[in-house]
Amino acid sequence: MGLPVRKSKVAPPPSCPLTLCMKLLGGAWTPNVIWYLSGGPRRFGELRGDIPRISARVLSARLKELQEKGVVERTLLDTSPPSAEYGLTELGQELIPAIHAIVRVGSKLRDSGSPKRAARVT
Amino acid sequence: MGLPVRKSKVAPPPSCPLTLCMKLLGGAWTPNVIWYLSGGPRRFGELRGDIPRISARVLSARLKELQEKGVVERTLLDTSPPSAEYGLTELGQELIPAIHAIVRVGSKLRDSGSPKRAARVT
DNA sequence: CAGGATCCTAATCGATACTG
DNA sequence: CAGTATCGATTAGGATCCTG
Repeated sequence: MGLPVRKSKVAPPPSCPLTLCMKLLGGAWTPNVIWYLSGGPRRFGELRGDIPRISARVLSARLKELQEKGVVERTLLDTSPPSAEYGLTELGQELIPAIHAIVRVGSKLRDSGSPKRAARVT
Repeated sequence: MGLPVRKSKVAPPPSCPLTLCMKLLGGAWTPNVIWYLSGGPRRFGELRGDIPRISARVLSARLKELQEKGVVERTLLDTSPPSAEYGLTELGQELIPAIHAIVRVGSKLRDSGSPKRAARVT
């Protein structure tokens, strides 16, 4: 027989919140969408301009998800032609620190590690 | 013609770090793996016990990715039978605050949306 | 025990229409 | 302008089997 299996020194993660949040942030472009909404409400087309390579389908899907999670709210504008504005809810604002934390460590990831396969710069 | 397209109030995100880091954390189970490693070095089998539903293939793949990114280091133990221990590098430690930030906001997210397929509680 | 090799399925994304 | 619908290509992930 081999080594004894040690008991983990950390408590199990609150994996439901963790998984829940990662499911939210994990979708393609989601962090970017939230990033841009953090500057104030934006319309659909504006977001498409902010994130050039996103497809309408995905942007639409992400915004809908975020609404369902209560992170984003949609306001229909009474203009002609009608348009809609998306903004972060108070709950949504709380995601910002997490995104900043991710960006912060992300910027350190770049310089280290094995640069065997050059990371594609976006 | 419709509304004028406003200029974004936020600068473009450092999208390379953001994308880079999300690619890292986005993989299934990755945050959990890092969570458990944050308690100190763990062996392969121990991690499998920590995260019961993970498959060996995925755990292996994640650990390899994390090594390549310089976040995890592998130490071969001179035991019989030989086993290996994985631990966070200093760089890896820096991911922990981000994960905590994610967990924190995750616990506030309401588990809403379509409960068509019940979110499996882990 | 630690992990690689295969096969397969389900989810996801992009591109391209098309509607109100 | 603000989306929705459909399709095809890609891919991540699970299961299983196999080796050192």
